[in-house]
Amino acid sequence: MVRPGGRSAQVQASVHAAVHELASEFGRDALTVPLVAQRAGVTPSTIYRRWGDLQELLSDVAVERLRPETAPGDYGTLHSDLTAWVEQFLDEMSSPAGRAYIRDALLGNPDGSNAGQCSAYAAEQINVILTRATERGEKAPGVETIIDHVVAPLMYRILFRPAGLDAPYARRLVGSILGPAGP
Amino acid sequence: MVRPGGRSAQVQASVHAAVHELASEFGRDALTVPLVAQRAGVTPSTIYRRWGDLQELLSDVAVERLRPETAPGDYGTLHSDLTAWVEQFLDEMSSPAGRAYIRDALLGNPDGSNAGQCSAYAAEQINVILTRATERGEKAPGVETIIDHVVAPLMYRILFRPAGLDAPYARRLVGSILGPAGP
DNA sequence: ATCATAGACGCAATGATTTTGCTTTAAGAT
DNA sequence: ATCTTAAAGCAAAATCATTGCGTCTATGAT
Repeated sequence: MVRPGGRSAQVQASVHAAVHELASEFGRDALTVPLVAQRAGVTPSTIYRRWGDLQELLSDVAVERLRPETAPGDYGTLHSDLTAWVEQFLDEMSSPAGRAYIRDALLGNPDGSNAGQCSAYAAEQINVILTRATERGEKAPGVETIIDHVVAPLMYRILFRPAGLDAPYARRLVGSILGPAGP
Repeated sequence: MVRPGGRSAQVQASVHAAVHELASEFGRDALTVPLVAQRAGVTPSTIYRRWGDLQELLSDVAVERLRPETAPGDYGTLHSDLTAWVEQFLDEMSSPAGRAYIRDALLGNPDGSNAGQCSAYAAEQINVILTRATERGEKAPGVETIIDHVVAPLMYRILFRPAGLDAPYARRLVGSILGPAGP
C-alpha cells in the first residue's frame, strides 16, 4: 500500500538527502548506516529494515542520481543530436563520481531492477533523439543499435578501462554507426 | 619480497578455496570474513590485514576465477573461432555466478586494476584469435573493434539487462562485425 | 648448517555495525 | 471518530571489524 507524502516518503527523502550530504562531505567510502541514520534523523534499524543494507541504499540513491534531468537537446540533425548527447553522457559518467554511482547502481540486489533502470534511462533519451530524427525525415537506426555500438562501448571502457576514454573516441563511435558527419 | 610456496601462499590458497566453497554452499551474499576465515583455518585478522576487507578479497578471487584456463579453440576460420569464443564467453559470464564474479571484480579498490585485468584477459584471447586469422591470410579487424562492438555489448547486457541475452544475439554481433558467415 | 631478520600470522581486547523482539506512531479506511 | 496496519522507534544481543603485541616461519647471508 503506497502512501505518497506520508511518513515513509519523508523518511526516504531525508535518508536520500543524508546520503548526498555525507557523500560530498566525507566521501562515499566513509558512509555507514549509523552515520546516515543519524544525519537523516532516523534510527539505523529503519534503514536496515527498508533497504536491507548499505549497498541497497546506495544503489537506490545512485539510480535516482543517474536519472537524466533534461531532454536531449535539438541541434537540427541526428548526427549532431547524438554526438551532443553522447558527449554529455561521457562527461557525466566517466567522472569519478559518475563511475561511483554506476558501480553502486550495479550493486543492488540480484535482479533488483536498479541497473536495468539506468539502461532504461539511456534508452529513453536515445529514443527521443531517434524519433525526432525520423520525424525530420532522416533515416535512423534502431535504439538497440545505438545502445549496442555506442553506449555499450562507452560503458565498457568506463567500467573496465578508465584510461583512453575521451570525446574524440565517443565521436568516432557515433561516426561508425551513422557514417561521417553529414553536410 | 615474494616467497612462493611459503606460508603466505598456502594461506592465500586456502582462503581462496574457502571463498569458493562457501560461495557455492551458502551463496555469495552469505559470506563474511569470520566465516571464510574459519573455513580456511585462519584468523579473521589475517584476512583483514592481507586484503583489507571482504570486498577486496572477493574482487581478488573473482579475477582469478575469471581468468581463462584455455586458449581459444581453432576451428579453421576467423568467423567460427570468434563465434565459438563469444558463445563460451557468454555462457560463462551470463550465469548468475559469472555475473556475481564480474560485479565483484568491479568492486575492488578505486582503480585497483582488477577490472582492468578482466578486460585484459578478454583482449588477450581475442588477440590470439585475430593473430591466427592473420597468419592464415584472412583479413581481420583490430582487437579494439571486437572489444567495442562484440564484447562491450555483451557485457553491457550482462550487467544492465540480463534479459534478452542469448547465443543468437551473440552470433549476430559477430556477424555485424565480420559480415555473414563465409564459406 | 646455522643465524639474523623481515614479513606474516595468531590471539585477544576493543569498538562499531547489524540484527531482532517489542512498543509506539500515524496514514488511510470504515 | 475510531479502527487497522504498515512502518518507525527503542534498546538489548549478536556479530563483525579493527588494532596492538607477541610469536612463528621462511629467506638470504654468514
